[in-house]
Amino acid sequence: MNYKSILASQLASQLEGVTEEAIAELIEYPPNPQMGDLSMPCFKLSKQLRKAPQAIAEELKQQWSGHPAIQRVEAVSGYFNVYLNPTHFAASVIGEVLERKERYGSQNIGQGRNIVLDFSSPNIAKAFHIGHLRTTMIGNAIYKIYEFLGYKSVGVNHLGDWGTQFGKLIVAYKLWGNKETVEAEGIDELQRLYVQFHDEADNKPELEDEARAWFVKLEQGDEEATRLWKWFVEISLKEFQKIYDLLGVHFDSYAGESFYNDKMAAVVDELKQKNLLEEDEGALLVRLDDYNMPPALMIKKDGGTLYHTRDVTAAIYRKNTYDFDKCIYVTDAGQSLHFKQWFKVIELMGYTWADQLQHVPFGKVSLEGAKLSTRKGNVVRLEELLTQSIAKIHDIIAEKNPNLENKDEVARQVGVGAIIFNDLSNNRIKDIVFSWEDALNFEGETGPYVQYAHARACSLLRRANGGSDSIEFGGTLEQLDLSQLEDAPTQGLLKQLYLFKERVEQSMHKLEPSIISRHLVDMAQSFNYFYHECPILVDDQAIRQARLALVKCFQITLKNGLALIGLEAPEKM
RNA sequence: GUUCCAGUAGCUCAGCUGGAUAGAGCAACGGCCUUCUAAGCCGUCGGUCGGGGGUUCGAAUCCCUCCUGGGACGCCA
Repeated sequence: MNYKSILASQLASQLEGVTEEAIAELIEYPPNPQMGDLSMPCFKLSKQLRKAPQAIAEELKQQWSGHPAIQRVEAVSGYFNVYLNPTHFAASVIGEVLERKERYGSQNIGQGRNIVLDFSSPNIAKAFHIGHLRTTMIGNAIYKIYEFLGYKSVGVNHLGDWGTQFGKLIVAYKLWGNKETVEAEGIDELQRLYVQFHDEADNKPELEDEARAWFVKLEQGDEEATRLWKWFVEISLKEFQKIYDLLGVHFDSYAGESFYNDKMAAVVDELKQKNLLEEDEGALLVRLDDYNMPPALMIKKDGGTLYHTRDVTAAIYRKNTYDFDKCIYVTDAGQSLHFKQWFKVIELMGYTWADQLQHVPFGKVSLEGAKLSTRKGNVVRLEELLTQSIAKIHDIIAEKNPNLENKDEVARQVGVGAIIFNDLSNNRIKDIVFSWEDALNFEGETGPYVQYAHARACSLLRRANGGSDSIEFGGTLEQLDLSQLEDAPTQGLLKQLYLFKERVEQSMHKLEPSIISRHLVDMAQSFNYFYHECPILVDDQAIRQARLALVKCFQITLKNGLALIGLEAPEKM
């Protein structure tokens, strides 16, 4: 049931020359319940109707013919305020949630169209640190939100698996490394070798030449170079996979930079054919002066390709492979210009789908003021953060709920959830200064707070089911006496459940998972208030069943929302 | 220098396609467990919405300008 549409269509019939769509645009949710559940400010209509806003609101009220969903209407200083029929509202929300269950809040906006999402994309042979968390979790949330709204998401992990650093790594490994240590210590050892290379190369510049030579060998398909490179990739992926499993993140493709090696020449030819390339100081570039941007460098003076080349190639490949409706890149905001540039190149190449490419930027993560730097050891490894978070949750469980079964499982769900939620609770564009204290603070607007509300709801449902493990709700809408749900705390909770659908849609349009995170907090707050004010497991069966139904609806909706941002919903904690 | 982004309570942030008294959380202080999980709830304290102009019936929100902080700006990604 969409109350905005109901109101808009009713008002459109009362207002001459004003369309239903125009009215729907005006309708808003008043800041507090005393002003009603829906409201239409009449100020903008004032000019067109050549009447004072107060008069318009008053006339609307006088001519109001009534609607079963609406209890009463008021005209207050230019606002037309609408008070919904609380029982009707409860029936509508509870009916829809109970019917749609894990699909509540979903819609078929996408109609099966494809969305390609490029996110996470860590570099091979480098530690997965907290700087990678944002792209990974924002990308994952957007992936799930699109799926929920009827699209087919394709998650692409565009691995940093190519480049001159592999020449260095091969040299370092052959000089100082050995198979056993790399097998045992994985990325840590590879990173150590890489750092050692740079230290030694300061005194022995010939090492750089060797590294270049090895990278050329790799590019030419040399057997040994390829074997080592593949091994480094494999070792790294194994470690990344452990983190992805912990975070619950899945990719449909791991086609990284190396995947496009043999595909770029054709694109460069195409650029030449379309007369877009210009030579400058030995390099080939696309001039973008007309668009107020610096040129996009496509070929270095040594003939090598650049990331513009690779991104353009990858976009064309993806369009051909997935026929995407949109291709979204989740990277830090520092790369905004780069994306603007090569999106323009795609457009200049004549591809009409250039406007389907979209960069989703996010703010940078720094460490107590200092910039994250692998070389300086100024990083927090994600695995360590997750481990510490889980350990702290373990302590809290030992203190608050020592008899909980499968503590390990719950500690993992809540510990990981806390980190993810924290990462997704602010607007993505905001910069984040990482601090252990903030990251491991689980009070207030946090993942554990939301999960705790879910566990409480589950507890009520279990008790209602005679203390079994079932959190099902047996009743049907027809059996419920919904007039029991008219009080303010209850209506407040219903309203939050109703808004969930709009919030999900909004988060897709703005590519902003934090809209969902914040709404989950709102829902949990409303639930806690309701829980405190309205005893649920009472003797009066009419009240008990009606409230239990609402608890079930809250549990379903909250779980759906948590899933969208990548959090699990433990039933006990 | 050019350009992009941010600036809201002591701290971290919502609100920004203009609407009714600017909202949360943290911190501080004070209450609430003989009743459904106190990882919770309620209350108090706290704001020239960076400054100044402008548009408007109405501006935290839109425009201009200045200040502060950060990023990007041809051969890394």
